[in-house]
Amino acid sequence: MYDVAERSGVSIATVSRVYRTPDSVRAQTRERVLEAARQLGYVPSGNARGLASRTTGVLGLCFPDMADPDAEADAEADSDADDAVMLYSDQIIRGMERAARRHGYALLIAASLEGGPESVAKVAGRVDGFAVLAQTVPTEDLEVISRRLPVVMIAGPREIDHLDHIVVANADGERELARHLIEDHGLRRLAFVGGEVESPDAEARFRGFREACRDAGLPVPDAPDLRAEIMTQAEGARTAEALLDREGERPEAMLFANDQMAVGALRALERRGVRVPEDIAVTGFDGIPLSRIVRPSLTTVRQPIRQLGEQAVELLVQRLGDSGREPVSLMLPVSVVRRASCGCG
Amino acid sequence: MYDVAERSGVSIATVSRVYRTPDSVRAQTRERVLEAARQLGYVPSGNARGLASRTTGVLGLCFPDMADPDAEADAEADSDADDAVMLYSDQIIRGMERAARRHGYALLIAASLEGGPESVAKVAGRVDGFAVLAQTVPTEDLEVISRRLPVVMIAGPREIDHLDHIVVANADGERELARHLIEDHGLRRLAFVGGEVESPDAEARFRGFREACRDAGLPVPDAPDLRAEIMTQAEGARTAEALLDREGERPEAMLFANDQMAVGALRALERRGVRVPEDIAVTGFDGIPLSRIVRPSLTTVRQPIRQLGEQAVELLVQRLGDSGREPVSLMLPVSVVRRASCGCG
DNA sequence: ATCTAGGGTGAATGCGCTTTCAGAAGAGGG
DNA sequence: CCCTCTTCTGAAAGCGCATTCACCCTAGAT
Repeated sequence: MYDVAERSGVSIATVSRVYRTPDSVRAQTRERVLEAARQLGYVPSGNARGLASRTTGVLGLCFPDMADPDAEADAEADSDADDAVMLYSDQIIRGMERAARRHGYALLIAASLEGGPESVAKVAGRVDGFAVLAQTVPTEDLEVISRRLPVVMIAGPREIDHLDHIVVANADGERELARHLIEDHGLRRLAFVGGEVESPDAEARFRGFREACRDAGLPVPDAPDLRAEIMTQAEGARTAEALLDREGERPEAMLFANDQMAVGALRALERRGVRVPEDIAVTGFDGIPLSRIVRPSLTTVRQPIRQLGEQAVELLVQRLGDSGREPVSLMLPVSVVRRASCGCG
Repeated sequence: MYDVAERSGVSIATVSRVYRTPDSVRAQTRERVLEAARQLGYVPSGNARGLASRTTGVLGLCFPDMADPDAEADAEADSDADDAVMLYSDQIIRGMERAARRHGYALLIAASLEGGPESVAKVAGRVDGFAVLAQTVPTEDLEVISRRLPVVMIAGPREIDHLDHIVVANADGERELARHLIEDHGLRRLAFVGGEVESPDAEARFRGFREACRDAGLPVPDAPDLRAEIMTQAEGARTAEALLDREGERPEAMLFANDQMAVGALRALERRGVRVPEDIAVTGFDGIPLSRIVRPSLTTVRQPIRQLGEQAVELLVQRLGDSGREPVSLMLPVSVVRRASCGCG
């Protein structure tokens, strides 16, 4: 910059103005400066600019390091599709990028876990605000960082209550799904397969299930009929068989806390010669690509993942504009996707 | 940082050392500093650090702003799949992110075109090096920027020869594909539908086609039988019909410069009652998800898009380590995917 | 007890830019 | 021709950190 100033015979202040407020510099001078910059191959230092202006024009995203479970399962189911299938984080990235672009921000993405707290601080120090996927960053780190810049938490429980927070309507979705099975298909004996107790998503879905039971006047269970530990296809298969083998009447429907398990269940039921949906209805949750492809196609609840990312950016931008705003907790609506596995296909 | 230093009774130099070279500070002192940092909610400024150390630990990617044509077409064909399908840029991002993470870098992504040269400079000023997708950034801007930091060009022609450059083996792929049709299926009358003259990819594919003709002793065309202007499904359908309606013998195979057009052709041929592959073989190029789903499934050439991103990062990292290295031009291998539309399914 | 290392720490400088705050240069008006 | 009002430009003070260099202190050596 000093070189550019010297070469064009002005001061560095003027060079700065040429880039920041072009109109405040006489056209002639401006041209001289730009020409010099071109000749010298001048690239303004974002760091210096950021330092001086205390703003970066960048938003960040921290997402989990681990390969997404969805991905593994999809690849396993159809390795050809590996490259074609969007992961949860891919969709969030896409949503955030779109929204960030609209607001003139760039997006800095970093998977965490790897570098420990260092990597979080790394992005935190370089952005005006950022979003974290649940369970990506230790709560205590977030606690510290969020005192300094806007942070929005995506999905998961609201661990820090002064943070903006976005979730999808897990309970609403599952309730609506169960209601559909009960009212529209006339099913009465529903079994719910949950996830780990620590999974707030799975728990919220179970809550929705209970609400639907209560609304329909059916017995309201205290806990899921079964729990899977890791919500995979294998666990789905295992729990499905366990339900079949249980004493008493066979359930008319199995509701799984996510699509992975439901798909696993579908396969297990096929092996056992149990027809879906004739003998039993099966549902999932998430709306992963695989849910469309399996036979029978899976009735599920679709999450608006991309919107999650877009909303995150909106919240960040809002808060950057008004840091006094009350922290909000957004709940995004989901939609039941009726397919073959409940008898709608 | 000054606050942290004061609170923990040390100088800012020591605070800095705590973060940069923890071992050079006595454990006791270090703990004091970290505790103070925690209490104060200290977040090191990436900007200041970058300024002082002249390095950011961030790599960048500039990609086109426009919605990817693939995406539109897919959405059009199956709107349900909209969220599930990865775009070209999504895959590049994924590849780069993975590789960047391995090397300890974060990734800054920004769609260009929108902000004009400003947005390019924005990322350029904030990263240690970056990749651009072809036709994203004006050559002259690249010329200037690449004098200051490593830039690698992904796909497209090599406009600046001192830049690292990565392409896929378009010609090889198409040659192999044509060879397959000729040798394995015994086809002789092949028609090639190209794209715009300015599309280096389409041109390279045509070159491969010519090579296969030459190798097989068939007549070698000077130009594609037809050219599409925008390589869409609609154009694919149009050109397919034009080929059918042409004087003389009907071709035994139609090779399209990309999958989009081939899919359009498939539909047009079906409407015309021409059976694929019995009456005519059809092939595409790219390996987009849609190519698997259409009936008959499309024989095509798959590009290793994710590797494109990974390799870009590798090249950047290499160059950051040794700025004197000769510029390289990498060509990534592609693979022919034999499906139903050529008679292999 | 004196000297010598050497680890641990502090003072000071600069990274490249933004941003007041003034001052200089034109443009009119009296 | 002098004075005031704009418009444009320059000087200088940081922004928050890394880093050199010098210094101090404590151990071990003599």
